[in-house]
Amino acid sequence: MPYRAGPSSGTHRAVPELPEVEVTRRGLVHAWVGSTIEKVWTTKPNYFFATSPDILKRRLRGRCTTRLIRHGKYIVAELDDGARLLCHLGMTGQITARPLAPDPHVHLKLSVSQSATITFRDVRKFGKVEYLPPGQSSARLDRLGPDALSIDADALGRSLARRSVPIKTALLDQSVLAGVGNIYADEALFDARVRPSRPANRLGSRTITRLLSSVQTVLLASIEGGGSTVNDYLKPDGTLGGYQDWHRVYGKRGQPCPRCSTPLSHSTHAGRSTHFCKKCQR
DNA sequence: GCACATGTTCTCGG
DNA sequence: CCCGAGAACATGTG
Repeated sequence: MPYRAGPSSGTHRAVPELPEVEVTRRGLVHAWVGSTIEKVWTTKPNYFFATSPDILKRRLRGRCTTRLIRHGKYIVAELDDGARLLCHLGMTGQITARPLAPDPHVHLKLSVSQSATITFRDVRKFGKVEYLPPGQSSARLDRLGPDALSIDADALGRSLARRSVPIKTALLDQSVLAGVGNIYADEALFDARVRPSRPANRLGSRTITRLLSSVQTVLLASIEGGGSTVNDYLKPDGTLGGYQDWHRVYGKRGQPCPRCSTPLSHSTHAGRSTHFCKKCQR
């Protein structure tokens, strides 16, 4: 069935990792930053909200958003009274400034002007929206390590030196570096020719430098390509736009390695599926 | 009808 | 404290 009804039009498909979150953030800046929240609409209280809908409504109305920043997979809206609104997209979260058709998966709407509404949609409700009063810290944010795009190799090396877990597991650990998820971890390890099972604290500094370079190259390339953003209504045949083109190993078990043609291997780390080439990743 | 996919957080052992 | 395994969360897809 090629046709997809309204709500999924122009929304993100793949699980949001750093690039998808960054593309989302950039797409929201124009409508959201500098405008005042006039109306707040939420669904009934449920686990989607780390802060109760009542508090969200009371505290957000009348506030102007001064900055929209990203740390790892979090989008943080800074408000003019010093409060912050923390947004995590979880597995299927989407935030858009475009009008959406009525949809049971929309949980929060912020009217920021007569013409624009910031809409939070999340089918699985693994996403989170949390209100932080002025000056209040967030356990969620405090747990995060440096953002994957800004950490340097020395800092990463110091962090990895304390961990004997497989490097794949360490890359997924948001307290080591924030923003890398399962897909980009596999892609970066492949790019750097590092075997996912290698203990993190056994990587030499040159390898760490190479790996971090691969992580950042892959993330930046994906941001440039629009992340995994797919306009379903433009690609109703299931083609996932630019993102699939960046895939070299993820989801390709058994297929030939793009470098050496050896069939790609598969394993599990931290409960996540891992794809790698056992010949060119050492 | 059941396995699978995913990020985060938690528990239970070793 | 460190680590891994596994579960829970929700639900669409195959």
